[in-house]
Amino acid sequence: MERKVTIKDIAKEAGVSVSLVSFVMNDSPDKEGRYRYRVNQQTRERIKGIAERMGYMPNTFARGLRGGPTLVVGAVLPDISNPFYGEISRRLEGMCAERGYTLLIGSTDENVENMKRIVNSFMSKMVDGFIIVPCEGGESVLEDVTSRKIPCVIIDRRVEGIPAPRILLDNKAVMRDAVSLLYRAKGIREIEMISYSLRVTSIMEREEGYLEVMKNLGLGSFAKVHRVDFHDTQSQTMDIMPSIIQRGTKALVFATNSLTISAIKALTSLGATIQKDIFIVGTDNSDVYDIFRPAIPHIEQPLQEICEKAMGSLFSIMDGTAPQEESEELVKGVMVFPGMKTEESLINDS
Amino acid sequence: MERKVTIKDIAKEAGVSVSLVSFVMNDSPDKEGRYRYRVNQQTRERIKGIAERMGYMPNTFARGLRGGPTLVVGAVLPDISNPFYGEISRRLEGMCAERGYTLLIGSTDENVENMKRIVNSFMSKMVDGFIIVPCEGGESVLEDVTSRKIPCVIIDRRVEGIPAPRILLDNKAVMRDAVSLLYRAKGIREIEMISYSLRVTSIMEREEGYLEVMKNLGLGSFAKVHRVDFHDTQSQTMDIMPSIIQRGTKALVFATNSLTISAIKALTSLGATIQKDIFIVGTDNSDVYDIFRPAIPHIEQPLQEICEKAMGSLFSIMDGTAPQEESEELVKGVMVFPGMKTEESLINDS
DNA sequence: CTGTTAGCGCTTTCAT
DNA sequence: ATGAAAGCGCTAACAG
Repeated sequence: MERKVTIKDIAKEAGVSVSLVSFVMNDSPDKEGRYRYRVNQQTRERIKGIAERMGYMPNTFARGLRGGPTLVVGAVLPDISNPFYGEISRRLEGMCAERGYTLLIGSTDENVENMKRIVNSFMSKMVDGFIIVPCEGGESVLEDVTSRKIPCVIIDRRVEGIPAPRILLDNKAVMRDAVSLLYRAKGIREIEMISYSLRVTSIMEREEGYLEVMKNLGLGSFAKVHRVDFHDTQSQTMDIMPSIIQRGTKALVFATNSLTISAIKALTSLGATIQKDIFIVGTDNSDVYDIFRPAIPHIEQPLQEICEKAMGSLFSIMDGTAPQEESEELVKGVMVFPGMKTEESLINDS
Repeated sequence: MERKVTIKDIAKEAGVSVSLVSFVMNDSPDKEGRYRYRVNQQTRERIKGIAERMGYMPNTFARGLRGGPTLVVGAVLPDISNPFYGEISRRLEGMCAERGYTLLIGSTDENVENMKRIVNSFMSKMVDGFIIVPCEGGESVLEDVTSRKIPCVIIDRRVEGIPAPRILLDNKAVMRDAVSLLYRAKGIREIEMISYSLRVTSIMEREEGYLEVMKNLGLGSFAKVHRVDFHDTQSQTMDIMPSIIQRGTKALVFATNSLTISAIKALTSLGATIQKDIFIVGTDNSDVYDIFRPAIPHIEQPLQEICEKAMGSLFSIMDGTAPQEESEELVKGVMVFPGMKTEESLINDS
């Protein structure tokens, strides 16, 4: 591979002007075989041949500078090292690759300043669109993006008043299912919840869902939500656990998978036997749920569906098929009983 | 925040020329406080202030077009959804952010074609440097990168003859430690290994390490390496497990964490009691090791150290402090006994 | 159908 | 110490 070949080299080689080459190169035979630019069929072929032979690769920067599409989309997530978001990234990356796009990933660590920094950095790289999991207080950053007319889809957390589609999990239903399972299957009433102090809608809705269902089941007096700090999950979970046990709590539900895992660690290290001394229903996805014995029932997020819907919307907006406007789509969590076929088998099993 | 602010806007605001602004913006107080460009100290401050206030972000494309640094580094990893590489990405991203760089991440899925596609895509985006976990058969892709004089650091897998530093785990030692632990602590001789058919050095060295230590301990006749396919880990692990159990195997060691986890799933679903019917020592890092009861001793990779060394080398090469040449650095795995203080306590415990 | 040309935002040489 | 101006490669009016 030699030095870079530009559109100019091709033009010279073909004895035509650069614009003609540019036309040919950009011209996707837009549906129904119609070309946007009228170029002589022969010239077109000839230029394409030469470009091919010379190994022409359009320069991303020149394109980007002109304001053209960069074929890059940015994903702004809380934390790529969290397997949950790792899964999401991977799927988004795959869907992007299928269409020739590259995915840029940034981790906010639930911090608005980081979010702002990342979004700015991505915008200065002219990403064609964004997939964003907004963090607490991230409204202004989202406004910034949409006011610049940059295509954007929000996932995982509801932020209203932003002209962007959002794909969310039906979080209330998640907790409703978790609590109902414990109550119906085991008759447990002393069900408490461990959550984050983080005020993002996914968390808040899960808390609300928990409180609602507890009340509806007539267990309002047992309801209690414990909140721990996002950056100190393990040790704070450990701290609150003894009092939870002492109070005679019989079951726990959780706002996220990381909390579930921290709680499992805390409980086992305190010598409590899970699904006996204390029942738990896990939230989201984790290897741990399958491996732990007895396996831990949990409510998974339909990641593939979320990613497909999000990227689908984003691509539609980017190619002008859909308008950039506020909309909301809820997807349902799925109750999973690892290694079992039905809820009944779980109930009889443990 | 308004529309994009350019160098021009700042120039107008400050009542100076664009060149002056450019000088100020690019001018790092090159070692010993000397500035490359002579700009009035006051003007400099003033311009910096204005740029700051207006939220100026240099346009990557204009820079890239000129051939300047793009402040982007590309990480080419096997799979971002694997928590192990997720952790690595996160750290790399953090280290990049500290210096104003952005990290581009691509997942090869252990496929050379993907690797080639990603590397090409990153090169056409003019990344300033690469961190690469090469996949099987990826030598030519690495050559392509280094022959273009693009700074590059290889991690996790040894590829010789490429003018790039590599940071590797001492894989043989990992297996040596794992096997020795089983033999010394429990007197177990029937130790087998589950590995991948993937022929990358990390895997191969772990197999070699296992075979060597088995031989050295006089257990050569018990040594057996099972290989499963990377893309079908869980089911193939499940397939081979019954025969492993039947043969009277007393302990298992693994080439990676994903294999360890698959094996744990397989064993428990077959009703075997881990650390009783079959002992295992885990490889790499995972939440599962801490949570499983009894906790699973394992050998962690010093991820922080690996990432620091890799990014350190890369930045040195990028800023010209270090030459781009072949070198190798080995880092040591760390044996971890979750929830216990010493190896002794493990031995007495289980 | 094809060519000319004006930038996109930035760096950098050469004047002043 | 500062400014003017020439491009980097490409796209898209606008003219033929």
